[in-house]
Amino acid sequence: MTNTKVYLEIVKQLREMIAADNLKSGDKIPSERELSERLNVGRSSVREALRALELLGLIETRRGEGTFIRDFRGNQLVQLLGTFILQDEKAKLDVIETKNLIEMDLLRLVLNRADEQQVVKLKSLVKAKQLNDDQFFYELIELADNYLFSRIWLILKDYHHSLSLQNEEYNRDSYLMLIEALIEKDEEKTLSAYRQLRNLSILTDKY
Amino acid sequence: MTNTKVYLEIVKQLREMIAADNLKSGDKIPSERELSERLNVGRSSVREALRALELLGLIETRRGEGTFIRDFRGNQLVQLLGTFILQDEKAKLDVIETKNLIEMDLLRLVLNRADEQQVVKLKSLVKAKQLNDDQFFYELIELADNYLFSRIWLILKDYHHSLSLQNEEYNRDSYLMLIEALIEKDEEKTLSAYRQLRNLSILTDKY
DNA sequence: GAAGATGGTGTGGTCTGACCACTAAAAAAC
DNA sequence: GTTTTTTAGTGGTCAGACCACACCATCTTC
Repeated sequence: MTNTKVYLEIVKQLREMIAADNLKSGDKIPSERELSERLNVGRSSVREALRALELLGLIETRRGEGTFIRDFRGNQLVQLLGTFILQDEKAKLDVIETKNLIEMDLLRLVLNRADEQQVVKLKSLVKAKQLNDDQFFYELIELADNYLFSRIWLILKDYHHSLSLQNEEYNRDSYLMLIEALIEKDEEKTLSAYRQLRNLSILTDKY
Repeated sequence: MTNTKVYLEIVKQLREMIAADNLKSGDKIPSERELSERLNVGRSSVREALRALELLGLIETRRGEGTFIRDFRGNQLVQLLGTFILQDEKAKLDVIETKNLIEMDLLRLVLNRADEQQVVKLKSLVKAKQLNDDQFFYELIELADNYLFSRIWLILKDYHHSLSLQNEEYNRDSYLMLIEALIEKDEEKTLSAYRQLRNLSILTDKY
């Protein structure tokens, strides 16, 4: 009879409800018991739907308080998928390559978008204290001003971590050289500095 | 007491179980009742974990049969996230920008990786019948030989679709020009052709 | 009056037991 | 040997019962 699983129907209803009431991040949604009554389904079915949305990072539940729409930034979904997806060696190479490509795009965005002042600020930050590689690029990301792109990079960073490669340590000068090129707004020089930082062949036969 | 929610613990256990037994796509996992017993939790908690994984597209349940590990390719997860994430205008711009950047990377990969023969084959395909934009880039993706990157593009493509922009129709000549540049292995010319195809400013102030 | 203690109410978190619908394999009937 | 029937196992759903926790109005104490 009921071919469509109830919990999926509830997910759908919730989406519509959210859209209809124009609920936004941080808003509260009806309680499990109320949803159960309103939709004429068991509370456990409601919970199954909510747990699914929770694991997706779309909602947040707080005991004693309620269920809230979440700010999707930082979905832990990634870790989950990561451990499932990364299996063979080829996939690992793909991760590295993709991360490098994305980071170069990031640099291009920064080149076209960030004003000199911001980059100079980053420069003094690098000089002041030792940032690790992730921290450095995290700083850069914000200058790129593209949230979706940032998300993708964060995902790749996590993937990359889960590869648990030898912890390559890059020296500070490489970063400073990169920053210099950014300040000069010289794309070629910037990418060249990046390749050097990552020890990539300039011939780009392998990014 | 139990700060960690039980269903999350179950998700974790399941992952370990899958890893330990080296279960692969299509394999069956223990029944809900068995998991409930083995992990000393209620069946409803097990179900919450399973429903979450199901919505993620990681498992598949068939009534009367059991629960199976799924092939993640083609996860419907994307549509879900899409409708939730794409809200404000800035996010839309980010999607467009990111998609363009990714596609340019794709072209770079193809430049460095695909042999002329493959590109020529694509050329005759374009000449033979009208491909729409997605189909064209889908063909290109395969030449790039990076599965992770392909996945990212596919997601972006879906996001892009859900923006429901006016259905821009590009003319065939633009594609042919792009292909010519690829055959010549001329990066600058290739990217230039791409920008023209997408009506992007050559000055790259906005990719 | 102000600060702290108390208890009520509503919320999510979990478990249990009971059905139902369905599938596949075993058993029975032919 | 083939077909039909039964049966055991599985996911799907519901209802009810507690628990743990957060919030707030109320009461107590100083």
